[in-house]
Amino acid sequence: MEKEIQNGAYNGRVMTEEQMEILRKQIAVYAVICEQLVLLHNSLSPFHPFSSGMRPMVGGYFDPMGASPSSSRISTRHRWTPTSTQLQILESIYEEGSGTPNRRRIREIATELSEHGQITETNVYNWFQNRRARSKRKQPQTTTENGQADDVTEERRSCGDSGGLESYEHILFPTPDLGIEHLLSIGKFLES
Amino acid sequence: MEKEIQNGAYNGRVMTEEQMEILRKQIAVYAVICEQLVLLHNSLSPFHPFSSGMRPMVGGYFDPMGASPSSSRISTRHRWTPTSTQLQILESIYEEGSGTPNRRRIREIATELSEHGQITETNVYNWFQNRRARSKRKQPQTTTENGQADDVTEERRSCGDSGGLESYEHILFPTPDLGIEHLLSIGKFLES
DNA sequence: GCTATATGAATGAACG
DNA sequence: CGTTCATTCATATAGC
Repeated sequence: MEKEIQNGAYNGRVMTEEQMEILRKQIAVYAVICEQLVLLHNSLSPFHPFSSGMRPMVGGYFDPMGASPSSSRISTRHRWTPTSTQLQILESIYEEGSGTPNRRRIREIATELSEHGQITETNVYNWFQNRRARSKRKQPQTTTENGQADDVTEERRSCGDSGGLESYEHILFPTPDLGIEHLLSIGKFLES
Repeated sequence: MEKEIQNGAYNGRVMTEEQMEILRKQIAVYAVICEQLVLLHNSLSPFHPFSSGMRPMVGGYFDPMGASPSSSRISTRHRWTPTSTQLQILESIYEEGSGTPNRRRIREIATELSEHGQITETNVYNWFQNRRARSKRKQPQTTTENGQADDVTEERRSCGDSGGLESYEHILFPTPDLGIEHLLSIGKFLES
C-alpha cells in the first residue's frame, strides 16, 4: 500500500505542503508556549485566571472543527517517502560504489529523480547519509563476527522521554518586541 | 517546576507596573491563542496530540539551573545540547553579523554561556561552524530556477489568499525561514 | 488500541 | 571552511 498522498500533481488546496508543515509546527509551538503562559498568567493574576475558559482538550467550549467541511484528511504528509522507482535508482547508485556523492552528483540525482516524483536535494542527501550509516551499524560483523558481536544494540531507548520538540530548540524571540495590540487582535479574532 | 513568584520573593527583579501590565496582557493573549491552537493542532496531527500528558520537558538531560545538582545523573549524555538560554544567546550573537568569531570572542561567549549550562569553547566553535554551513546550504533548496537568492529583509512572504486564514498570516508565517524555531525557543525558555 | 520497528530528518562533532 | 560521520529525534507502518 502506497502513501495516499503522493507527489505533487495534486492540489486544489490553497496551501502548499510546505506551508502546511510550517503551520503545523507553529501550532505545536504555540501550544507549548501556551501551557507555560497560562501558568504564568495565573500566577501573576490570581484574580481572574484563565483556567475557566482554558479547557481546550476536554471540549465543552465550542466545537470548532466538528462541522468544518474540509477537516476530513488534512494530509499529514510531512516526511518524504521515495517512490519505488526512486528507491531503485537510489539503491543502484548506492551500489555503484560511488560512496560519496558530491554536491554536484546530489543535484544530478535529485534532478533525475524528480521526474519520478517529488524530491529535493536534501532528500537525496539524507537518504545517502542514512543509507550508509544504517549499513555500517547493521553489519559491523565483518571481522569480529562471532562471540562478542552483540553488545549494545538498542539500549539507549529507555531514556527517550523526550517532550517531542527537541529538534526545534534553536532560536530565540521572533521579534524583539511583538506588539501587544497585534497579539490582542489575533486573540480577539480567535475568540469569535 | 514551581512558581515561586508570589509576594515578597522579589529577587531583585526590576519591572515597572507598566511592564508588568504588558507582560500580563501578552500572556493572556498567548493563552487565548494557544487554546485555539491546541485544538487546531490536534485536528491536524491526530497522531500525537497535546491533550493528555503533554510534557514539554524537552531537553531534560540535566537541569540547567542546578535545581537538582550534583550526582552522577548528568553523565549519561554524550552529545552536548545547548539549553534554550544558550541558544538564544548564540542565535543573537550569530545574527549580530559579527560574522566570524575570533578565538577570543569564542572564549568570551563560552564563558558567558557557561553560566547557563555546561558548555565548552569547542561547543561554541562547532555551533558557529555548523550554523554557518547550514545556512549556506539552505539556499539552493529552492528548485525553482529563479536563481539569485532573494535577500531576506523584512519582507513578509504573505501568500495572499489562504481561505479563512488570512488573519493569521502575520503570526503563522512571520518569516519564510526561521519562524518556527524562534517560537519554539520561547516555549523552551518559558519552561525554565 | 497499543507498542515495535523502519526510516526520513536534525544536529553536534570530526575530518581533510 | 566545506563535507562527512555518528547519534538522536520524529513519524509512518507493521505487529501484538
